[in-house]
Amino acid sequence: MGTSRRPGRRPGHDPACRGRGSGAAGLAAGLAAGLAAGLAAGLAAGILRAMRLSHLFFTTLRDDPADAEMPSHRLLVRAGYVRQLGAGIYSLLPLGFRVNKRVEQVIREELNAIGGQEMEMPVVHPADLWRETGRYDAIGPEMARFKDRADRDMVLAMTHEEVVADLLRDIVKSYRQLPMIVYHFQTKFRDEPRSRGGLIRVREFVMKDSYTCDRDEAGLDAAYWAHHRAYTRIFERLGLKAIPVSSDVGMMGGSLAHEFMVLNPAGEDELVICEACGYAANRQVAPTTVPAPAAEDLLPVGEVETPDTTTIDALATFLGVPTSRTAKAAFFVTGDGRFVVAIVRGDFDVNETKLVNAIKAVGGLRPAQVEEIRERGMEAGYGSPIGARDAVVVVDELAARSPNLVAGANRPGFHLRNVNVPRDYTPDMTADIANVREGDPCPNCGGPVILRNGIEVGNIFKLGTKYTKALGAEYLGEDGERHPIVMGSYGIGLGRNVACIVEAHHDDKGIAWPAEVAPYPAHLVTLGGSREPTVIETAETLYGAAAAAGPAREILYDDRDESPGVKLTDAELLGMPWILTVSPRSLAAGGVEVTNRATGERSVRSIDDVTAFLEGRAATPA
RNA sequence: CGGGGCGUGGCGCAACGGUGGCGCACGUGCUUUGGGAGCACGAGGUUGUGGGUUCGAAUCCCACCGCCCCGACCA
Repeated sequence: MGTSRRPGRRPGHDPACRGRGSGAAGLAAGLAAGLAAGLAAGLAAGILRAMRLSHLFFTTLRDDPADAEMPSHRLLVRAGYVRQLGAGIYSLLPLGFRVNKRVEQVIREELNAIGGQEMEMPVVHPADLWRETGRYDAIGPEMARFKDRADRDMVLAMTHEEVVADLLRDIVKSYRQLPMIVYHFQTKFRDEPRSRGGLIRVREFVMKDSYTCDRDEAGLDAAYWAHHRAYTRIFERLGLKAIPVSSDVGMMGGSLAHEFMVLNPAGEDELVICEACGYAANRQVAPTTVPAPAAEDLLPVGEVETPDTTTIDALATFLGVPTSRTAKAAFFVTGDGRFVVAIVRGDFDVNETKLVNAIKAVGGLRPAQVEEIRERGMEAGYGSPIGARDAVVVVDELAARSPNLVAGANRPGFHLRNVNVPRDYTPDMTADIANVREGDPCPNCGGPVILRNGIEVGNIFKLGTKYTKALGAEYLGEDGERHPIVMGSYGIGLGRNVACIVEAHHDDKGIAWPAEVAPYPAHLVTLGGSREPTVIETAETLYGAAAAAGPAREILYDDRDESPGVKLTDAELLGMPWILTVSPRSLAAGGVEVTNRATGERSVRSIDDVTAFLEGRAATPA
């Protein structure tokens, strides 16, 4: 173990530290045993200094790192838990590593409780496996690809459905082997176009991913909801207020999905939430249930000159009509080259996820170019489907039921009044493709919804048979027939959860870990030890008692020769649940000053009381 | 990939055409010890890289690399 207090290098400065995958998952199970062995060796050597701050591989920073904005990022760097190596790539220092392991252990316990079997699958995969399911071509540059020395195409794993399905086709023969749940903690690499927010969105990270394997839909349903319940318990234990929201199944395919979301202004997802009834959904899938306006007589179409009105606001202002009396046209091109015109009412925006799903757009959507629009007989800024050629026309349900709208004339500077569907143009499809707005009616109870940002801390997917069919993972049923295995897939990103825990558990002084995930249960501080030897003796005794009680009871011991201010502020920054202060003052008062980091409550407890806590005989020292 | 910002000791910053400094951190010694102590001495920098302009470049110009923020993107 390194004994330098000084990391002493810039990111990327030391080749020896470069490009390491975590390789951490395999250490998970062995951690406790390893620590125990290390402890024994330490005892034998009479050293026991690994948890002494004087030798801990870390450093605290007085100033916030300039590139950190979120509290979790700032504090985890300042307190010496993590260091950045590159964009979206972080090292976990010993303290951060321990927090990750605590989070991992919570997840492990809850997954084992629903019958999960822990295993480990590789980070490097042959590309051919991904070709079999079609994802080698379907997934873009976010998947890292390379060739091995024999010129074989390889990929870095973004996820492990392919490997699980590949194992299933080898191993599972009979319905008697199902159902089954496997999971692992493993490094994923996703070359995101943009990492951000410290540990919130990174490119390399450890994820817990589990996979359920069932005979049929009913089995999948049971496995899915078992995960739902396990996740609820996991996030509760982690100290996170995670709410399950309905979500898009996206590229994963499948029939049902939930994301567990923690509300945070920096979150990348928008959530539609009803505070009245508890309804919650990702905005990508939340249905629009705004009632259609009253029916009107359909008025004749009339062209009107509308100079410089390329935006809905300008148009509505110019004509003196509410935006809800206008039709907004948005132009897209699908990944496989189809041109799409999407019409929503002027007071709404197009929801691209809904649009993609409605038209089953292959390869997603991109905005169309002005020339492409013109080639189809339309005009950006003054567009409508009237006169459109070679275009898929999709109209939002609400827009279709709103009479006499102002729409583009496909001529610069002109619009058409009283456009009506289907009288004036024929859509290829009518679907809900509009974004829910704040204050719109809740799909469940009708009350007004609010919009909030959220960070996705976990997700659950009903995959169905997409991967098992592609790879031929079948079992022989009771009926003597072959059936594809029915899969589900479930993820939790560890680092992101750690960051979210800090987001939820910190104050202006630093981190305040929930006991369940704290790297150590307590932080022992000595003050005035150089002039009062009993201070050191007492602290050493307490530290020894904790160390002797086993790996789970190890505590941090600040044995540094620092001023009281440094030690106490560091203790608050690091955030162990209990700060134990031994000083001439505390000894005179009868023992050890015990501070609850989260609440700030202090009291003086006897050496015996504190020892009972350190040895695990009491739940708290206070 | 678009827009913006920034690269100077470990961290935070200054110097903006004329021999690179400050605070914190670090080392040694002394003093100090319940809220980021004091004094003294000291170590540490090819100013991201490459090219150009200039008598002279951290500073001006070009290119590249890297990082951050907004957007696009995103199981």
